[in-house]
Amino acid sequence: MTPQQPTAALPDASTNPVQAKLEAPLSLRERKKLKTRQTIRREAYRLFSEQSYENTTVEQIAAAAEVSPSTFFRYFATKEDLVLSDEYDPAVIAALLERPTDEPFLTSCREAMTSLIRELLQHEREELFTRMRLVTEVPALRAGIHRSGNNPQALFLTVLTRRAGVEEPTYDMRVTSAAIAAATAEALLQWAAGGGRESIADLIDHTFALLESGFAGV
Amino acid sequence: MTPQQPTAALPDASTNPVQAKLEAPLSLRERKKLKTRQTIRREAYRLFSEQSYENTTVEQIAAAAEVSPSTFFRYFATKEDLVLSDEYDPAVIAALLERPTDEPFLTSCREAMTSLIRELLQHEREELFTRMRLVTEVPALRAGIHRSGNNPQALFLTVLTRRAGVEEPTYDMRVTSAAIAAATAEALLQWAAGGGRESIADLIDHTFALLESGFAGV
DNA sequence: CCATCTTTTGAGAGTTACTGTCATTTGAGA
DNA sequence: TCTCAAATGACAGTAACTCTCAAAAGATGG
Repeated sequence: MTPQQPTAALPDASTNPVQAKLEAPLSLRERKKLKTRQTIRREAYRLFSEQSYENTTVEQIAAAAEVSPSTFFRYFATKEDLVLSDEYDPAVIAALLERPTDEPFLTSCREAMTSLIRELLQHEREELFTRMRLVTEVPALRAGIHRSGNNPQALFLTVLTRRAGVEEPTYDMRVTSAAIAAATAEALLQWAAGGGRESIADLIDHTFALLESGFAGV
Repeated sequence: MTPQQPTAALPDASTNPVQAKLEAPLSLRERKKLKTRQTIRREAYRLFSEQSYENTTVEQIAAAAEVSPSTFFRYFATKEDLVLSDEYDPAVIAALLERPTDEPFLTSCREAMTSLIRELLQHEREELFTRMRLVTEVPALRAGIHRSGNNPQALFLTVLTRRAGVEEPTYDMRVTSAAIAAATAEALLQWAAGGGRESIADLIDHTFALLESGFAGV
């Protein structure tokens, strides 16, 4: 179900930019941690596909990954985090901050998101798809999008605030972030619901066009 | 903390339209159920204000309301539901369906929400405020907005679908509902965060103006 | 290579939200 | 007053977390 083979636990660093950044001088300790984290995730997804998310206990996942339940919770704060947490926030923030400051924020988001996701799809298409499908199908996860360490609204809000060069976000910034986050999530869900056949870039373009138009036509 | 006195457990039906609708021919059984539900909520909020949400167990709430824990869960599916569930969905749907079909959906929502909330504030201001403050302050609740039986996105989506006279909602409808729900939630949170001093109608007007403009200026 | 320090891990006990079952109680209706 | 259906309580059980502490393993300096 996941792309990795058991014997190739670590994705190839030379072809994966996200991984590459984290790899430079990595101590043994840190390599092991990374590996443990990936093993836990991989085993979890395998069990999910065999028995469903709800019917898989943390204890089973820990056993399959050959760690103690204590250790599981050191790597993932909650069971939901297995699916909902990712490591893309820094990349998203960087991409957003590279856009010109005078550009409308919606445009910045559209451009940053489409190019990032396009790149991501080349290396982690299967995993992203599996995740998003889980999210669409498991109610608990669907609701949990908004929780989860990396809450997309908070992410957009961070960038908006920094771009404006202010300390505290304004109300308009909060509303904007909330709406964009909700719309983006919807785009990803739609992509997964459609079996990954639709172009996600087109989907995002379309979604942001809808936001820009003030929801014209609906 | 809550507006009701212990001796006036039931809000006055003659002045409260929402209550009035539910009151016409109410059997003893149904009256008791309503009363139990209100007692549980009232005692829960009292304990929350004394000990915080997290430090209050369902067992304590049940004891304070003089029901068994089993009964608690028959009235509220989860502890979160104590705060996040409400009974306004039918009223919101009705108000939305009364708007002209050719009106932009955003306009319909703005009008329906402002008038409904204005009315609601007259009778349940304190309770609404307490709730929204809890939601802003308790992370678990804040995330839970999107879960909870009455999910605002689903509500808007229902109306949109029915208005269009189709069976299945389109993607644009889903995005629109998601964005409106997120923005509306943000308005309510802002209202509570501001101590209830800002006019919530103004807040909602402002929020929808932002949506209509395609987030101009941010 | 060894000794020491720090980080990571596992074991285990405890809490709490929630589920399911079954017998008892209580209001509804004839 | 009798009968039926709905509501309740008691109880046992599950699983996701949390906390604490001692053992294991990597880092570091000699």
